[in-house]
Amino acid sequence: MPGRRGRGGGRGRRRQGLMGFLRPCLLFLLAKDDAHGYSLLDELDEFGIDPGQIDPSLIYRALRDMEDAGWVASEWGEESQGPQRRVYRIVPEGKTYLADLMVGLRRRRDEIDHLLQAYEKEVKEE
Amino acid sequence: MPGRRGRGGGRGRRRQGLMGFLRPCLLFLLAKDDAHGYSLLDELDEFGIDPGQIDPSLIYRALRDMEDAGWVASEWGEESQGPQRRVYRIVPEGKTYLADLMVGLRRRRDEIDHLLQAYEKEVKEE
DNA sequence: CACTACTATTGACAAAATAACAATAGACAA
DNA sequence: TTGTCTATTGTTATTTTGTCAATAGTAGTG
Repeated sequence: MPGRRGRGGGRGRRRQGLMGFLRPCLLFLLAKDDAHGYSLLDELDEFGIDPGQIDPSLIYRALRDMEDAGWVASEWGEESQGPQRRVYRIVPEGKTYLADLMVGLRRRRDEIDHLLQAYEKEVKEE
Repeated sequence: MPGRRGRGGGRGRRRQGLMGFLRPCLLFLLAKDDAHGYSLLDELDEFGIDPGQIDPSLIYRALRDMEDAGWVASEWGEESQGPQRRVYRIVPEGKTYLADLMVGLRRRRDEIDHLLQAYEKEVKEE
């Protein structure tokens, strides 16, 4: 049997706003500690993103985009067991941007909350 | 001076997850009462979507998509002051789907909440 | 030592979603 | 009869996404 994220087995389940949530998650994880793509993949589990369902290339692309934007930096890590790892770390601009993202997420959460409550109150039990 | 949503003035401010939120909002509003596109545009104000910032065509497309999907139905309304209005109403399948959307939104809100709290706790004041 | 499996990253491409813009059209006021 | 406002539809370009393939090093197995 192949590994947990099999090339053949993992057909994606069309999650709607994934990337808009993935980026803040990655930046948050990097704010806690430097990391490379594959380890981040596993850590995303905490945020309800199943590492087996998501294609790793999404994470690598997100990381490269963030590097282009100047929020993170990377370098080849110390050689360890497997193949070379590109280790990412957050830079000061990234921390500022992360704080901005959190402001946006807070507003988003409040908007969703407003809709949920309006629904419960005005539609659900009619 | 032209109307509040001017063709020339309202250059869009790139809101990230708009459509994923717009659809549930529209369906919720239609669950409360039948309506046509332009009136829905104004009602979106309640959910933090500025009617002046959003291009009306987004709403019409969302409505037509939802009609194709079988969640709403439409017909030409009684003639009133202006041009003909297409009046939308929700159908039973739409109510079911709306309930599903709410389940998804609730999960989304919880995920955002989790990230926000982790950020407050583990990053903000380091 | 050939073979396979696993970790890790990158690249290319097709499909879908989105924003912006243009066109149409009725009604009414000047 | 021209201009303006409400209302809807259609077209197009761009961006965003998801998927798949390619590469590469290392470790374990027989």
